[in-house]
Amino acid sequence: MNEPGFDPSKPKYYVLDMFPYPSGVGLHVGHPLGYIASDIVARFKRMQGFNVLHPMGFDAFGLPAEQFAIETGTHPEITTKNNIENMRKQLKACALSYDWSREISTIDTEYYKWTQWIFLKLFNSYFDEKTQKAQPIENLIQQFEKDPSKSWTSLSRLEQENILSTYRLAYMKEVTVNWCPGLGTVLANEEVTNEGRSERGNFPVFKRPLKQWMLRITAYADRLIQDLNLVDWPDAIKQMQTHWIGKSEGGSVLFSLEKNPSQKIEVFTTRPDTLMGATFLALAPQHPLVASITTPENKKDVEAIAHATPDDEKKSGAFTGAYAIHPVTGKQVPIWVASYILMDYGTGAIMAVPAHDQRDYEFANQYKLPIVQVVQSSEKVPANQAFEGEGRAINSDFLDGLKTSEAKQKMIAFLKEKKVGASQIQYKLRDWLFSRQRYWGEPFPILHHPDGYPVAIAEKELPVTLPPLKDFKPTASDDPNAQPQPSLGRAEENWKTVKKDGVVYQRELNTMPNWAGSCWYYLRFIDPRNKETLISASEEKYWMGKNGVDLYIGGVEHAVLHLLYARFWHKVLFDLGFVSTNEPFGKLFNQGYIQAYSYQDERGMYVDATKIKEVSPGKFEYEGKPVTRNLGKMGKSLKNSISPDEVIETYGCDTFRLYEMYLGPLEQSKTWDTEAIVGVNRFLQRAWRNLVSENGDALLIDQKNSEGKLKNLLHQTIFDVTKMMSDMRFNAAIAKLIELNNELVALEKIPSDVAKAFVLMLAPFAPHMCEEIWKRMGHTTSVAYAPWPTYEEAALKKARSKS
RNA sequence: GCCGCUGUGGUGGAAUUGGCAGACACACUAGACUUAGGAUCUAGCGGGGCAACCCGUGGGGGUUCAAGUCCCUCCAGCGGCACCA
Repeated sequence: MNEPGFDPSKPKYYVLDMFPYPSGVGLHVGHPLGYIASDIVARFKRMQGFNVLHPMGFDAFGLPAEQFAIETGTHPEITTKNNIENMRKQLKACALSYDWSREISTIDTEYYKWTQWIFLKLFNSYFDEKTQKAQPIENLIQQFEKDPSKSWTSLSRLEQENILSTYRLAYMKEVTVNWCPGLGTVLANEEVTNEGRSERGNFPVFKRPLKQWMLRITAYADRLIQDLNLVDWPDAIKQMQTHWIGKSEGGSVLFSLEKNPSQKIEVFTTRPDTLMGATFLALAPQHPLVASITTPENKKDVEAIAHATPDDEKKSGAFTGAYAIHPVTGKQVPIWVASYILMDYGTGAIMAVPAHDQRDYEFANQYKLPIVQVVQSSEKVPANQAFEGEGRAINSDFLDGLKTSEAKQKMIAFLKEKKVGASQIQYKLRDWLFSRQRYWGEPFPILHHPDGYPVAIAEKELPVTLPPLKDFKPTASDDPNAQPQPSLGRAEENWKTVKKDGVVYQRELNTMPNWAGSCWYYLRFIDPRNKETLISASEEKYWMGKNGVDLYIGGVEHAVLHLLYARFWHKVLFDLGFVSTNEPFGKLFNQGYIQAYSYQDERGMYVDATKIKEVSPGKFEYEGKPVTRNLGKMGKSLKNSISPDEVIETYGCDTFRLYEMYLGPLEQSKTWDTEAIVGVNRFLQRAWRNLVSENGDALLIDQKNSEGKLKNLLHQTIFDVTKMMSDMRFNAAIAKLIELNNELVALEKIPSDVAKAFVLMLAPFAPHMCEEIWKRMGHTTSVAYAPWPTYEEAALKKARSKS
């Protein structure tokens, strides 16, 4: 709280960009779009009298940085340092008013010390169902010790730890993971594309069971949905997160096996009211019961289903030969294995109600299984379709005549009473797979006891520094069955083993994913050099305030990744009392992308986009040969990348900033068109010539324009621009300023109040030029902290009545 | 398939409370200044018509004194999810 212009009596405003990962190729003109926008907001808010926190840093651990290092054959320590330096230079050239004294990088030991510290908090906490909050794990241990039925103290340490690992927010478990042999590491669900490939590098990803570190984000599923109501975020993002978490309410039902009634199959359903229409059970091919219940004569068919490729469009299935007992009717229900049942949702088993579920319907038709209608529809149901809507129960014994919602409740109550079911909430969200087998990440602050349980490293022993490794490359292969080999396995023996009290511990060799550092960096910016704590309580309270980060600007690609992870960590820190807000980012704004045309010749090779001639509308040529045009991302490989350096070199940073904002609405994607830059450049030159004479003096009449049309126009413009700035409609605001300037062109000399207001309004967009004019107008303090102009209601009314 | 967003001149876009559609800019056209112009300035620039005027915001329908804006429906484009029981 000691930067220039800081005044404790003023309100705070925290405006933050999603910090970049320092890629090797440097910035293209698309990258600074959001940074320019946030800078304009920061400058606007400063002029409006806020204490503004506007920091920048670098997300330098993780796959992108490591892949770049591998490609160039240089150690990531060197490449990331160079890339950061280059990127910082490029950002500074854009006149972004960051407080560089707060710069942080996720790879600094002083930073990732605290990332590890938070991990320890996760490891040493559990989610208390009663309070719906994270609590220290000691509380749970105390409960266990007091509970005689647990006979806690008689358990071995390993047994205790195995129980605790089912509670800890960070825990190890053998789970089906996304294994990417091409990258030599496992990946989170969020990092795998629909096509089953890695988001980074587009390598194939395979499912296989592996013991990995997990974070219990599912414990927070409900709060992560509920608290979206508290934040001012785009609906699209809120909806994406809600869908990703995927809450469904329904019930669980237990079916006993006919041959062995003590053994049960549990299913989850959102429609317990249709239980009477369940004509068969369907299990996922990987369901643990499949092998044991399948009769010898059906074994072959069932195994064939297990080996069917999961992306087979057609449904396939096989009868296991076994039957379950319907919990209400007591009738036989055949048990099938079906390719369309997913093992990792619900229990991996369903009750199939073909009359009222389209998938079950198709499956039943295919294998000639009975279809029993139990819900009457008031509308006509198309032939060959299941009726999935609501109606009145029929053929359902005690449910007959009830509306769907009532029937659901009654059936749940019945199941509960008979102890064969209960109401249940199911989520699509899975726990977060948190370990990677790569080198370039935060080491875990964890040791492994020879007895086979993990032990946390003491806080005062942090950080666990990343050991220097000459051969940092991952052990990649094409073999989906290759054993993962963490890069840290190649560290020196005296790093890998730790002797303590006569016990030889093995260090955890996995590293954290690149999301770890970005989960909490917005907190560290508030107190970046604190050696004692993560963040001082008073600084946190001041800068986070009520809304947390007041404005967070970044791309939409982080909707279910960074933005979900960071909210989760924040809530844990909130529960444990380290932060004072429930949500980290009060307002989120997604800027669009800047797109560019790329051109390919007849062989499909990309050609230099700057050397294209349009020979006729829609026909393009490169060196006399026809080429095809495509609109998309900018990139070096597409030969259409334009660097901000070259634009700034030619036109200056003011023009560059103004142009990026004038291109169109900030949230929309737009096409870069170098030709059109001259427009805003002309505007700035005209503005300069209007306000500054050839000998360098400000061209002003030293008096106010107290009467007339110009005054009304001025106040109307101030009103409009102020509103547009607040709504971040910068393109429209610039247009208003151009309009005002065009009016001023006709005047010999500009009244001082008009000139002053004009320069002040333009200053957030074109800080260099405005600072210069401001000085020539005789001001000795910076325009950056001058008060934003105000409008007079009277002049505004006059202007409105006239128009 | 489901959910969401978008659709306005040759181009980017403005019109954020239902109130003069096309602000502002690019491109283009004509002219001025000029040895020259890819500099600057002036004028024009949705379509039709000599004109008054008429038509016009993806298509069709509706509500309203008044619709780019609200409602219904269809079409196109973009984004997300996709056997989630």
